[in-house]
Amino acid sequence: MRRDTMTTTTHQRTTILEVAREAGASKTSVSRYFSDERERLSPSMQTRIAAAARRLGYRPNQMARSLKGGHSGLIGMLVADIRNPFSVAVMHGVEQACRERGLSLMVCNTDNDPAQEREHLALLASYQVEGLVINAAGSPDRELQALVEEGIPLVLLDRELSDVGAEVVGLDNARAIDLALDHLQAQGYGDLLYLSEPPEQASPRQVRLTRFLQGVAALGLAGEVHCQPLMERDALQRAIGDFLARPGTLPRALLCANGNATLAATRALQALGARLGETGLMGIDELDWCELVTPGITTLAQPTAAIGRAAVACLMRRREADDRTTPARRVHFQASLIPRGSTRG
Amino acid sequence: MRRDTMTTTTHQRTTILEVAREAGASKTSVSRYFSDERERLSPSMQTRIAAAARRLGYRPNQMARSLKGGHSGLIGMLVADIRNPFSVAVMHGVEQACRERGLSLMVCNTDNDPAQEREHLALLASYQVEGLVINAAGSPDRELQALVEEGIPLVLLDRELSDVGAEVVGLDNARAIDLALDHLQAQGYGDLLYLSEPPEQASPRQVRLTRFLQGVAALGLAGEVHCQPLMERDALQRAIGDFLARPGTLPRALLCANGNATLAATRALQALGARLGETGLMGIDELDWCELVTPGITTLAQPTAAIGRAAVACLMRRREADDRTTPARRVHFQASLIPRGSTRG
DNA sequence: TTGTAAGCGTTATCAC
DNA sequence: GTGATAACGCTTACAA
Repeated sequence: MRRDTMTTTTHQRTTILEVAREAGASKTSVSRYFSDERERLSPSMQTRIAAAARRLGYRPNQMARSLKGGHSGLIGMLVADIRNPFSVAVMHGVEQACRERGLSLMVCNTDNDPAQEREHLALLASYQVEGLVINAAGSPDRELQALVEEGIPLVLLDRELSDVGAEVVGLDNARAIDLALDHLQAQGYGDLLYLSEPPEQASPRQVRLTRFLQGVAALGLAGEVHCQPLMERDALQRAIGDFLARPGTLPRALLCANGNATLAATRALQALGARLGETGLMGIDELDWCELVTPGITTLAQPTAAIGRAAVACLMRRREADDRTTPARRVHFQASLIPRGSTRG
Repeated sequence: MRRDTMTTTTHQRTTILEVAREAGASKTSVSRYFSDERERLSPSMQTRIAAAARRLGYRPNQMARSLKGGHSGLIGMLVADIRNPFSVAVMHGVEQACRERGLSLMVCNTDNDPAQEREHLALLASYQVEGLVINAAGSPDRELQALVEEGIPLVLLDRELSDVGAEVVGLDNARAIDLALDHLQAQGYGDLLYLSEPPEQASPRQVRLTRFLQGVAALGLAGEVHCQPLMERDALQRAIGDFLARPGTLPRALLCANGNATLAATRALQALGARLGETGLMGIDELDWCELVTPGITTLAQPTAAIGRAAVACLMRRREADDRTTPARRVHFQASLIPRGSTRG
């Protein structure tokens, strides 16, 4: 049972018992030392334990810890599309907030697949996560409701779900659209095409689309909507082509519902040989390259880091006052306009 | 102890014991059912357990499971920069490979900070990960060596570390640079500037840089290198400006060591009013927007998904034959050229 | 085929 | 201050 000092040997992971022996103390004392109850230990005991632990390279086993105390120190996050830079940026905020609180983050990507979403949800639950940040792909209302009933705090990111009593953190979509429309009108565009992926499942898409239609009417603009999966490049290009070829003299502009739409639209416009600016282009979500595509693409930037941090903050608040009676709130952030050449007619 | 059916009640998570009672079976049988030893159970027993589990919404507690059996079902991944699309793409591959094997992935982002890297490493270890995919930021050789000695399989992604006997999965950097130089020469560029972040820590950066210098000499091209943190936009722009303003008649081109460098270089070239193609531009790493910046930026694409999957495959191979004597191997993938207008003089 | 019982490494509850 | 000791939910010999 003696530890071997040869380099090639496989060392078992050190346990609390070995540290206790090495320090001439009991498991309890060592446990106390590592559970931030050091004050209760005598200085000499503290020193001995510290030395022993260091010598043995001891690290408490989180699995055992969570099994006993119910504290896994784990926050789960469900991301609908990890390859979306917006999601990653928010995740980065979540991550920072977790680290500041000594929590670890377990991220699962659902690739926008409801089946994977369900599985990952069950998985995270089985790892006893202490909170869940969810960017929903489908509508796993039942599963989420079950988790809520088990007392796991939940925060919905961006997309909200009707049936679940959880907080929602995200953009103030209505005001973002208003901002966009005001800008486009101010720049002289009078005929708009709104580009979005099908809005069935994702609530912000619905809100944005509805608001677009309302806003266009209110401002006296011509407005039209095109919804379709962005993968279908040809269809998209045709739709945009038709829009641009239509009779009429009002300056035309495209408004893209998110970063992916902006990417697809830019591709299509280039293929059609349109000149940006002359044909207006504006997108929600700021991306690295928006400034690089001549003459620069106007965007509405979301405060991604703040959104991520807010999500974790909600989670923690919920956990402290484990108060499931608190009405589900909405935390909305404002988008900020980054004007560029693509809306300078 | 009866479960309440009222919606507002907090249900405790169901345990194996409750399922056993409900099914009129023993814990062992239930355990067997969920450990893929169903064959050993009679059909009737299987049905009863299935029914009971379903009725109670039972899910095995992974924490407890790993505590006993040593099987956490967890793979850890350390990413140096989660906001780098290349890293995310590789991570996506890792994720898929894990899922196919019934493993969960725990991702930690180090933001290129060695201190965070050390912490995260310890953290992952404390969650008893069964394997580690590491995209190193610093040189945590000691920590990694310790993990190896504990018998945790390790794979280094992209960046390698001298002192650790672990496999390395990544691009064949030397051949990638060769490919780039051949292409640039074939397109008539005779005077090259290589752009990279400081290569101290990251081994692929060193390999690429060295090979660039060798290759340039071998091909009889004029070649120069500029290394600096990409944040310093002004310095970069000045360096590129100087390069372009130098006397000489050979067509000039920039070769960017990675996606971030390509982004920075493109920005600088636009600011300088250079015409892409006339001034050549080529980058390692394919990004969404490379086709959008007129007239398109030539890139070398890395097979990111394959790299990610290979990393997990290595891990598993290592685990099966828990054979630390196997010499550390290198798995190299080839880059593929995507020619665009930026290298069409 | 099924069940009993002994842990896995930790924390919580008592005693001293 | 400190230390036995009993859980936590599960797996795994070993019996039956």
